[in-house]
Amino acid sequence: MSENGAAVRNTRQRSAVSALLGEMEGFHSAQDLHAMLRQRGERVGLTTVYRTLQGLADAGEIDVMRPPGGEHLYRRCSEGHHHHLVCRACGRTVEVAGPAVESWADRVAEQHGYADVSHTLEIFGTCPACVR
Amino acid sequence: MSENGAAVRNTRQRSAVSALLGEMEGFHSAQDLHAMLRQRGERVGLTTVYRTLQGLADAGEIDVMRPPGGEHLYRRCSEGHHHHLVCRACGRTVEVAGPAVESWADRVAEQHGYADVSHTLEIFGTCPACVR
DNA sequence: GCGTTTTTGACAATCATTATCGTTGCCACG
DNA sequence: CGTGGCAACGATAATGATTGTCAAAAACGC
Repeated sequence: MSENGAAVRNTRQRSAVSALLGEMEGFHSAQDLHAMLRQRGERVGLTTVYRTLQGLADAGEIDVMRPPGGEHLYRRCSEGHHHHLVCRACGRTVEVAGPAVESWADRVAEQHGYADVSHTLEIFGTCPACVR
Repeated sequence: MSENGAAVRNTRQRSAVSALLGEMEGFHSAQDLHAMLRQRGERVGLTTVYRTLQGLADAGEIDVMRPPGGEHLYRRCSEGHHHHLVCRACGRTVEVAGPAVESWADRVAEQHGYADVSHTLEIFGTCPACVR
């Protein structure tokens, strides 16, 4: 029996995924990460990669982005809340913080009586290198 | 020869989809809309519904939202740029405008040299009726 | 070490969206 | 008014990422 159900175990696969994310720059899809782990010789199932990523996302350790195109992209981000400026062409990403936006969103939501507020914001553009 | 390549033809199906969206409140998935058209006796293919919605979205006549859950939701919105405050529980939606956010996003993007800027913003919360 | 419980992982299932491709109907021009 | 080109249509198949399943393996507490 026991009382708490939060028994998160420390497994080789979980470490591998987490470590890989630590070294990567930019966003990668679950399938990308799975392929990379395979190349390194890590034996990890695709299912596990998905589960691990979801777990990390729930724990707030990584960010998830759903670009128009279907695939979910994951990335280890600096902690705290922030948003992303993504290049349409090359995918280059810049983290941006917008305290003003945060408070604006909260304020608007509360004005309408909405509670437990969260939001998603992505900015898309063409980066300097790709403009030419 | 010719001047504009916008040879958009005026078809029964396009009108039907557009008209239906005009009467609907809130967001609906492509498959929803297709089912409703069928119920009305309109004979429209699912493929065409998707194509038409994409066309309308490109033309800026409707809004697309990609909620966590996979389905794309479409809605005829008041013209102009705005965002949505969506209830997690019941889906009730409020349109909100945030000029400050718009300009902030543009400014941030330009500071980083990004051109041709757009953005997506959704606010999620629990509406008053669902809080209890 | 031992038993319990979580986690893993191969595979199948799901399901929205997209591609295909022959057919249909709109539109413009003769 | 008739005709031809060309885009739109639509049924079906294909795609492809994500989720469910469940027996086997591994971790943790003792």
